[in-house]
Amino acid sequence: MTTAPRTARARAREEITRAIQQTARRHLGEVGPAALSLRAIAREVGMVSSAVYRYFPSRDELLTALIIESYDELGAALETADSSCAPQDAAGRLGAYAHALRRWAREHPHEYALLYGSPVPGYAAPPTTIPAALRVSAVILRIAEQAHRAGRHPAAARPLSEAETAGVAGVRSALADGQHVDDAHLVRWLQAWSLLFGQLSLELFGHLRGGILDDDAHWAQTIEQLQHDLGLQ
Amino acid sequence: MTTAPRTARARAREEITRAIQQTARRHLGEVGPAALSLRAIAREVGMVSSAVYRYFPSRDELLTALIIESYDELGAALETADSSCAPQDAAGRLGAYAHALRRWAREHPHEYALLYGSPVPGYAAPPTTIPAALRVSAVILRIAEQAHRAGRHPAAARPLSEAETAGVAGVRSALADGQHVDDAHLVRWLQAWSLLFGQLSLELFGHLRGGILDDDAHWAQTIEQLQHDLGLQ
DNA sequence: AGAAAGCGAGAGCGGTGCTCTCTCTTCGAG
DNA sequence: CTCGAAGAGAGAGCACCGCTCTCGCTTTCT
Repeated sequence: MTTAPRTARARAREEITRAIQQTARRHLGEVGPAALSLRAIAREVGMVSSAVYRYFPSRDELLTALIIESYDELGAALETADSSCAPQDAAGRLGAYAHALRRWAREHPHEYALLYGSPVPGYAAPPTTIPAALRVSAVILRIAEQAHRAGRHPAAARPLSEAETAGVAGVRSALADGQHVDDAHLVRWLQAWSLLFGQLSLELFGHLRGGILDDDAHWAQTIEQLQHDLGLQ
Repeated sequence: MTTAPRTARARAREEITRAIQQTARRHLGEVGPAALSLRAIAREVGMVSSAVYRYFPSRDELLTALIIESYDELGAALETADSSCAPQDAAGRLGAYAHALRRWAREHPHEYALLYGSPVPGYAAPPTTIPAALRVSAVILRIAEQAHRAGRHPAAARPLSEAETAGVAGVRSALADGQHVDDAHLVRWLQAWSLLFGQLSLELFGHLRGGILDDDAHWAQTIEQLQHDLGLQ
């Protein structure tokens, strides 16, 4: 684990790579993923466009780096929010999660769109992004685990079909070691998660405009509803 | 209301406009909105790119036409599904709505992404698209109205905050004339709608991959849960 | 010290949206 | 019926894009 690069060249490479990614990140936040131009980034960093290819083999690779960075940033924000609550306060933690999620998304709409909006045209997210993406869902899974451990169970969870019981195995195996959440409850938590992202996307992408006049109130209302549906208060 | 165009020129214009839009629609389905190329469309229609500008003043205008067309197609699919159920069968109608929505989205992923994914870069959907977009939500609102009329009310709907009561006015006013749904119930229906779009987007955009192994079962499970939460069965 | 690898610049390819000009056709009013 | 206006297509061109390739120069490794 050599933290300091050996040669001057390696040191320069790290620095320039960072500069490119940093500039790219700024552009991403300003113009969005689809309009992100490698040439414009190169121009700002102060080199010719072809030189950038020494650092990122393609625009998509650069995009991948930005995706991972964004996932990590969002994940960190969620973790911070979560850990600011008492571990037993599942309702508070869910609220903090939802609040932090929406806050980050509204502060970084382009990044949110990159992560959870439609995929960019020819781009397929490589497996490298998966761990970073899981960080976001891991936080809410831990809240679900804690709530389950504390005997706080979703109300009116419908019994699962056989296929659904089998299908939810992927999520089940993502639980922390030694943790268990009833499948039917897990599915309700998943639906809560889907609702959060769904409502947030509808809001950010403008589909609630005209219908919902107070997005803050609507979000708070949904959190409150979820806290009850999940049996947290 | 002249259905037949007067002159040969007007007739040709209509026909060519239709041909361009039709080809654009095909391309949209194949390569997605961001990769949609006006030049490629022109090439296939058999004219030079600059000529297309006689018919659509910009690529965005063409995109707008495609958005409206897609909304209309989705709306029609939902209406057809809805009307294939007995009007009193609110649970069946909700199921049909959800089923048709997912079916259409999976058959037209690029169109779905165009409508409900992240907005394309510099593009802002003009107000022209709003009526078409409302067609999609109108269908489920009618189901909510009918359910409410029949005394089928969502279970455990949380009381609304003052702000939320005021904020939901936009949706309230979208109800059909003479119809009424309690605000708190309306919000639950809205959340159901958000959940449907949220879960569908997560599925289509690949965020459930690895976690949910059987998307069909998961969708069916969510529908069943919603039917109960909304008090439909 | 010399070979090898890394790196930046520049030119270039094929693509994009869009504009402008030129020519030809069609239309409608006198 | 004529003639000017308007509509339509083609082509060239502008500024941009992602990406490739070559050519020198520098750093590194052997």
